Amino acid sequence: MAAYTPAALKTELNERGWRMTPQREILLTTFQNLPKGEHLSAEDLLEVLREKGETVSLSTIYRNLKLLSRMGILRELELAEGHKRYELNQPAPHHHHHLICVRCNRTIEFKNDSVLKAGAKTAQKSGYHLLDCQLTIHAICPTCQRSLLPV
Amino acid sequence: MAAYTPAALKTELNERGWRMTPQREILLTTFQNLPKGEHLSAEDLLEVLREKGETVSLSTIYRNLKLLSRMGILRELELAEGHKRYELNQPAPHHHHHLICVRCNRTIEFKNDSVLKAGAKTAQKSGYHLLDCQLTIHAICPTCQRSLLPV
DNA sequence: GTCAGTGCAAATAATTTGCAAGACG
DNA sequence: CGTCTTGCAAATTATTTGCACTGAC
Repeated sequence: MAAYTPAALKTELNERGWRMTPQREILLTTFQNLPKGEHLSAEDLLEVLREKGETVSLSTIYRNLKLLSRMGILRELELAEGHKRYELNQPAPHHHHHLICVRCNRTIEFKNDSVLKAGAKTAQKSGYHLLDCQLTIHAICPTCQRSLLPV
Repeated sequence: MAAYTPAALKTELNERGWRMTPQREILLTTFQNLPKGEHLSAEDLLEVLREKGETVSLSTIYRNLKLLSRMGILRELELAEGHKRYELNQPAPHHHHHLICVRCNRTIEFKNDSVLKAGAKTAQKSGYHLLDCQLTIHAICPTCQRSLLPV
């Protein structure tokens, strides 16, 4: 869970026998320049890149979102039903969790260091190498509780 | 997060304008009779039911897995990449979290009451009605760390 | 009796894959 | 220079939906 420069990414890729490519650098910097609290789906990313005048094919986006997540650089979130989203996996002071309304998908980010520590400790105790640790709370927000619609 | 009898499920369904059906009861009891630590996908469930000689159509399974999750009776987990699985949402002493190896998908369940409490408190503080609270840790297991395969 | 719920088959959405061409180390 | 990576188009997979029929309340 550390911040990455393109050079650091290249080093880490090379160590594992992969290559640095312009597409991978674009993805990394795009996530780094994202406003705090924003997370993108594969399609969103395609759109954002198009607006910036860059093009990376959708397959390449999918391939690299998965790769970067498995390296621990991105984290994969399922905030809205059936829509996977990604964000930078940030180190301790910025690390956060999500509280999601299952009806309207309104999402609140919150921090909790003790949860993060509990996660790190659990992974370590079993000899696992930690990549990401996320507490996801599914709930119904005050507004949706008041609505008359069932579920 | 409470244990349900078919009668209690019926009551809760009726309160919200839904109906009890044999299919819904079958799903509930199937999850209740599941060996501890097992979680099923929609397809798995179809298979399990077929073995028991019961039939519920796949669409009905999908519809009700979602309904029961949104009622807080089941919890939806993404343990293996791209495969949603479901298990009974159990009350406090049995409530647990998951540590998952992103390479081989080996999953360890663990308990942590303070995480559960932190989740409940967070939901309450924002006026959300809690349905489920899950800490998911993505990591690489000892065996996969030793393997030579990159990522 | 009415309307929610079901099963079927067809539709949709997200993601993956095969392959030829291009580019990184 | 070998082979990892890309882009494209086609394939696959999971999940959803329309509709006529059935059954719960």
